[in-house]
Amino acid sequence: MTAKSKPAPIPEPGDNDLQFGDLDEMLGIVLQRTFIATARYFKEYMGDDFRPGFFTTLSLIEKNPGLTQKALAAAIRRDTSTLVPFLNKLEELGWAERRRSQADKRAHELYLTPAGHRQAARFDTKVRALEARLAEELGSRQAQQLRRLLRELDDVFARLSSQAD
Amino acid sequence: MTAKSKPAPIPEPGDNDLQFGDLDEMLGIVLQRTFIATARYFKEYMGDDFRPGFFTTLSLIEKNPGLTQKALAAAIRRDTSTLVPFLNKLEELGWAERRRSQADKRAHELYLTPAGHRQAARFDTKVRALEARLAEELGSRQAQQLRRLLRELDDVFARLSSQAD
DNA sequence: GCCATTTAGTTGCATATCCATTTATTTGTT
DNA sequence: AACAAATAAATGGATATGCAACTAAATGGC
Repeated sequence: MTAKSKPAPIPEPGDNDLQFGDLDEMLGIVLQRTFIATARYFKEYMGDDFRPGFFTTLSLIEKNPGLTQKALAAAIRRDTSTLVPFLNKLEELGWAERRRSQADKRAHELYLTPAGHRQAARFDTKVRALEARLAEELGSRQAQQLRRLLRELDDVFARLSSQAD
Repeated sequence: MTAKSKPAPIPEPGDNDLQFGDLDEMLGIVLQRTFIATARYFKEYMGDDFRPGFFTTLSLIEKNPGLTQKALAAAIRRDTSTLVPFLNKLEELGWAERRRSQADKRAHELYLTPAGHRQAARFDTKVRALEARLAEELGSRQAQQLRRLLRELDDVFARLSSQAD
């Protein structure tokens, strides 16, 4: 690049229209941008006192009653220590509860309360509506393709990490 | 696998193989999972004292010397207040500096130091190598497709947000 | 030219996250 | 059975992030 033609417009970008160079062509960058946009819109869409993790966590506890904090952490890919204040909040809201496992007294089993089940159903409806909207806007064929490619990229990182070369 | 048909294996997921239901089919969920995997691998790949934002920020300041904190924040899609401690760190490392704008004495113009330029070049080489690796693992055709679809999804959210209905 | 409004950056506060350490309990080895 | 090693959850400390409030400076209306 930088042949001659234009002698460089002299950026001088005090404000807008920045030069991104090939940052825009990098998969990691594009992924991050889109993830941020998604997380922001999702938060706005779900409403003010919604916290990230509410939907996924309630859904997972509902589908897997009695799962341990460790199992939950693995499922949502977060450190177990991250879950501690979050589960405190769920208990405080009366949506979930910890019960000491009889089989292993170190572990906690997680269960939804009746209110938790109701809440889970509400979130589910709302998230499904958004997913439907996205599939509509994007085209369901493309939405499917995007999911497939994201899973493949996820697999790539799993492979790269396990090698550790 | 013991028998045929299996009348519902009775989850009992004290540990592994949880039920995800159709969580796996949801674009938002898959996007989040892959983003987390990407961010983790990236951190591990870049090394211990690497912070998220180093690469993108140095790259943007290099390409747009004199840009303001506001412009940078918009470019990386973060709140301006997030930048404050981060830019303090860059100055402390001697990679970048703030200069009060003469045109607008509220604003700071951002520039790289010579050390910052060297660091930016190092990051650039390393990130490019990873990008190349990803394109190789995923197939460059698919990597391109993935970028395209991510940008389209990003556009969808831009559209949905601006409506605010 | 003056004052209200807007704007750039900062600070304070709350949440989210990970890592290292700690505590209670379990498991494995002898 | 006894004890060392491993493990589940919690705690403490650090970074990352956004929002609200604040300060200093610029802008616009009159």
